[in-house]
Amino acid sequence: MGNLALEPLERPEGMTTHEYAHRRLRQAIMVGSIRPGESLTIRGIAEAMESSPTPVREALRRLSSEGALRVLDNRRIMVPRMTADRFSELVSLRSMLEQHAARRAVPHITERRIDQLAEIDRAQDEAIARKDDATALLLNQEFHRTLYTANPEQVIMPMVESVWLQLGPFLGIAMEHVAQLYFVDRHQEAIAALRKRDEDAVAAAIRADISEGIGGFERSAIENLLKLAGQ
Amino acid sequence: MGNLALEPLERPEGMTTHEYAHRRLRQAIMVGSIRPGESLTIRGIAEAMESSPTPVREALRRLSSEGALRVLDNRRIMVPRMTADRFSELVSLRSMLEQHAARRAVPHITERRIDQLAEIDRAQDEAIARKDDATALLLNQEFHRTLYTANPEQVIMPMVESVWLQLGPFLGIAMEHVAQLYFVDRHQEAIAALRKRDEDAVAAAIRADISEGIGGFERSAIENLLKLAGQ
DNA sequence: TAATTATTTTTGTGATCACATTTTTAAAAT
DNA sequence: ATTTTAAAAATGTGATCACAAAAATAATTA
Repeated sequence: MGNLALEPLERPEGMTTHEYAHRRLRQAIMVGSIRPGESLTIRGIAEAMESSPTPVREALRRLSSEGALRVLDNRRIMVPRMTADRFSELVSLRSMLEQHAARRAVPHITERRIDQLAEIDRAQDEAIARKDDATALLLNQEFHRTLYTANPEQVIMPMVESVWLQLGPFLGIAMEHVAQLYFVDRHQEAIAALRKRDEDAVAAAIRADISEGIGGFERSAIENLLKLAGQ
Repeated sequence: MGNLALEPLERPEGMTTHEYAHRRLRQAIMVGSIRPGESLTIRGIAEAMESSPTPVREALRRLSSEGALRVLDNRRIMVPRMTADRFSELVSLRSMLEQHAARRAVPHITERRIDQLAEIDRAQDEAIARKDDATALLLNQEFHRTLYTANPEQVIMPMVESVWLQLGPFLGIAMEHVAQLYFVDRHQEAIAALRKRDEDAVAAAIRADISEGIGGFERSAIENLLKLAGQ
């Protein structure tokens, strides 16, 4: 029933209701606060964020197009269940997508942007040091996003975000059941490669960052986590 | 105003209005019958398909999340303008995505599905022979889709479709200004590689199919086409 | 007690309306 | 004739309502 736990979120002036609903749901899914399998009701969400069905429905449509939600045959909407196989597909897709995004960004990178990346990485290290997983996760995303959007004609970012969104619920589960997330940092490697404008090295750093990061989960560990989470 | 040319489309029983609107607009964009830059109005579309704003808005939200439409600051909605740079990004992304999708499909391919692929390719050759570009284009898509969806846990297909959708308007322009589309057929090559379960060869065939097909446009040809189309 | 049927409630869907903003058209001024 | 200003029309947005389908609950039967 309408007991949906949605963390509050500041709403910038001028933001439409459906946009706000989209962002808030998106964040909730990304950090895994909506359990996969749990079904969402339009009215429930509308009530939880004090609006009405119309804008909420628009937000849900967008999220389903982004792969974050799945519409069942009976028109119920839910966060997709994770399986070990799907997880493996997502990680492999993420690695390929981001290597490509990184390569296509290299020709457009500026020293100014590399400095920005270094600053984000420093902030992330701080967050890791004080064991603030949530912030570290967010800064990690910002690092990758800042790199890929160096390419002004880039069309890949929405797809990268879609993969992040689909992996989100699993990360949420992992954070619940693992005492401390293990953070890999290949960012320094990436930055060094960027300064040399070495495409291959940049791609290799991104690849390592992903394969040793989220891609580092053993299949058996994944199955255990999913079982623990009642999936 | 409201003089939107939407080809009629059969509506299967049980299909919701927003779903129907989504499919119909999607097809119109895919074949390039909505000019980039032309702005769409919710009421205009609703009127054109004899429904109301609510479901049309949902369809538009989905299409904008799929990259087919762009929402401007003044909240106007339009088909994104194509540029030579964006085109190049899209083609390079398409090549990379589809090679990956093909590779991940190989382990799941069955002889039965390879036969299906051969049949689709045969039908496409027929369509090309009778100079039926529209049908050939559709069958080409079906060939690729049938290959990639052999992988049951595949999560990449929506992204492939998104790229097709974003390239659609350009194909529409090309079909208007070029007497006859030049079709490449590396499908036989792909089929042969599939029978041998040779991942590298399959990926190479897909790569060639794309780079010699839509990727074969010279940059100058693209710029000319876009200029001709008043972009 | 377990299974089946009937009733009630909940839910998704789409049309309509009101409001604010934007765009277009008409009128006036320079 | 060109620019400014004023009025009118069109447009995006979101709340509300009615309806049908689905789910949950209550009542009944085996």
